[in-house]
Amino acid sequence: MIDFLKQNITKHISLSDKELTDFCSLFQSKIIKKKSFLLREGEICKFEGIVIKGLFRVYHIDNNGFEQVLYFAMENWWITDMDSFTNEKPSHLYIEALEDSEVLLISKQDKEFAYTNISKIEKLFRVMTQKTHIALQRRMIDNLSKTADQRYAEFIEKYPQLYQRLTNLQIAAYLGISHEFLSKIRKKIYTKK
Amino acid sequence: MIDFLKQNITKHISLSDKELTDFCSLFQSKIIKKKSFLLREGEICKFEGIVIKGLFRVYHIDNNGFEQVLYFAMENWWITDMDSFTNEKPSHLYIEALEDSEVLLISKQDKEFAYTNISKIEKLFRVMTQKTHIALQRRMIDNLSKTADQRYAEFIEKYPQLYQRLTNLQIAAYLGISHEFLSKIRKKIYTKK
DNA sequence: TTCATTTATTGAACTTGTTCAATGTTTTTG
DNA sequence: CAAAAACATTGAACAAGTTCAATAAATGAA
Repeated sequence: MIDFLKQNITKHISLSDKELTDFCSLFQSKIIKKKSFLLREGEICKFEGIVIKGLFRVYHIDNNGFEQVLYFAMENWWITDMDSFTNEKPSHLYIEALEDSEVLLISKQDKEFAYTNISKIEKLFRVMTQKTHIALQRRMIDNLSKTADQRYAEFIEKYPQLYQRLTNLQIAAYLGISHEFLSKIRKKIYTKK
Repeated sequence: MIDFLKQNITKHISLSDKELTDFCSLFQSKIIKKKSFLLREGEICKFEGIVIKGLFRVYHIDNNGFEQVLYFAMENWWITDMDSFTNEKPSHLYIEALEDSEVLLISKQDKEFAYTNISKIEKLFRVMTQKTHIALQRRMIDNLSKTADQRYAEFIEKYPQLYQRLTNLQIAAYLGISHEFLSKIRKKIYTKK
């Protein structure tokens, strides 16, 4: 389980065995049942974590009661509300387990400890944040320039494993369209080809 | 000019005088005339920089020839194509000066030097990248949940200084709508109130 | 200052996506 | 296993946003 975390970290940067072990010892395991929440709107996000098993959706509910999915996180993905966590202010997001899940979490305090006492940890999160930012920039441009049809096709192509584990409702909330319209897109795809 | 950079940095983290001076000495000034480019699609982005004077638009041209603005950058904003710069691969973006401008730039090599030799620089960019990521997450949710009317109103409210220096064409490309539709939104606002 | 170019406005026809309501299908849960 | 709940599909009417074309206004360069 900790090995899982170690493997993930060494994908981003290289650390000595001691650094790696010291850092990983700061994480604690948590089991989350399907349909329960790691975070709800209004709470201050006190953790950052990595998914060991299962699947989460990170979403926002707007004034009209509609849900927008900011991202999904399955095995090997990191989860937090970066805004709430870093600025210690109430979150606008919900983080919900879509399957029975397990995560490894680190508290704000322990992360600060790691920043000051394990020299490479700044680099680790600098690099990881850059990667997620680059991915979000791409998604932003796609959302500005592409039709829902294209975005759906590309979502399936890019995340085939995710696609199988999600309902159309959830995918629609990620693409920013109604689930009825997604249903019509699917019909077009499967009858035309 | 370097003081400008120093001030900007100390807004994010605190550094010793020596660290600050060492780091800032790695930057070089560059003057960019209105309508000329800091970066074009296909080039590898070899710099990261801060705007001292003037205004830039960072945009992408899609397959249909339409421009999407990823962001604008005026005085005190940082500019780069993070994807191209960090991964050293051809950019999909254009960075164009919208006014006669001046920037301070650091090369990839010098930035790497700073990461390894000036201990606080990792933190600086970790913190800065977090902030831009948080801002982009907010924009992503706004784009998914709000109408063009709302997004335009909020853009004006949030960036009044920017609004005055941009054409409606450029604002439309940022909001992800046609400039004709933006014109109709503006009419509605100014006749109704 | 003038001519050319870019920017902004407007209307009409069109496309994309929403909303609502009805119906069928699948999944959960007692 | 049965009933309830959640999910998916479909159609019709509607709203949001685009496209194209024409015209006016503002800006820039000689």
